Amino acid sequence: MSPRAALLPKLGEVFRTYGYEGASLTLITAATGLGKGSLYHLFPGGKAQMAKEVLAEIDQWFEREVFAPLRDREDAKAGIAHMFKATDDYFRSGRRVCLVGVFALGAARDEFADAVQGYFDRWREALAGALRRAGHPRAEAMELSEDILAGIQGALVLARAADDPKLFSRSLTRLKRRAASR
Amino acid sequence: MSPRAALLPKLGEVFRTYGYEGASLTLITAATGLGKGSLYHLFPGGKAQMAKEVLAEIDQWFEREVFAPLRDREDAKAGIAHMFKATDDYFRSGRRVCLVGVFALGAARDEFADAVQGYFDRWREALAGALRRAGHPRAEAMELSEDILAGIQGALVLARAADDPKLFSRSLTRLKRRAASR
DNA sequence: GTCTATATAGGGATAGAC
DNA sequence: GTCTATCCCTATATAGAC
Repeated sequence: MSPRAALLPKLGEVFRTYGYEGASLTLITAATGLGKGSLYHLFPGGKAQMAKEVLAEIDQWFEREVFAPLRDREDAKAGIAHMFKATDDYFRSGRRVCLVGVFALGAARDEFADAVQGYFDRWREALAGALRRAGHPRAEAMELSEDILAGIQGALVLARAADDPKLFSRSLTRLKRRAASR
Repeated sequence: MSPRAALLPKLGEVFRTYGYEGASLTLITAATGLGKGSLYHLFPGGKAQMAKEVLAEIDQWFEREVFAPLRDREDAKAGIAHMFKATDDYFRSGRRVCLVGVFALGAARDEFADAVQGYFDRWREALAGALRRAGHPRAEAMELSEDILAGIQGALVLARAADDPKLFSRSLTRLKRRAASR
């Protein structure tokens, strides 16, 4: 494992918790145990490069654990079930927010527009395809995929607002049910 | 209208756009046309006080335009319809994100926990009551109120991520339909 | 009540020793 | 590859003239 690969999850947690603007190099050095010199040696582009690589790593994780199963599994329903499980794991059952969502809402969205847009877009598209293959009519699969993604993001917002992870679990359960309703 | 009251909406837009950490006094002076001296004269508590008062003003607006109608309208369905209309207006049909949601996701949540928690909580409670009176069974009204709030917040995230306000309008239409389905 | 000037701290980023 | 020291800029906040 390259030193950089070991670093990305720690960087991710800082950006996730404090947002792009709030993630100061001081916080980053504390979280990683590396001095600024080392950080700039590894990421000459500074904070922007760190964020880009974190986003890319998240994208890869979802591509492997979520999007690909949705697209490729013979059994579409199993792919969808796998998505819900992976989503619950990734967001720690509501104790963790979505870094891409945090970036999407803030001013950083524009600087990282491609990554932000691509993440949700490919998720939605893969999900819509699976729903379609699981028996939902085309138009309904499109709508439902939007509802499910929005439901997940919204539940993360509400769970963090209320400081109540269970809210996320409850929402996820109902979304699962809607996905299966056919 | 007090000078302070005229200021709050402008402050709100800065916090909404840049988040609490990202909303620098330089951006705030640009948006308000006031120098730092004037700002500290009006808000001795600095940024934190500005944010608190902005949150309070938003809370008042929703209390008047959304929560009260949900609670008090004789015709519960009319109250719900009014909520959707006011919500669409407030978020400019998806071109504006939710400041409380932005705060909820970030590190500022803890400093403004009461305002953030109260906003969603009272919204959800008022909506659940109206759904109940509109004919939804108690348990279902509770769940549906959570789904609708999460749907709204999530749609705002996705609409901004995709830079496509229509996504918000579509979602809102479907949420309206679910609220009416009984 | 508004401004300019200033104080002090922390921001991101770089240089160079080791 | 990591650190410390340092640069320059912007941050929040204050003081005091007008």
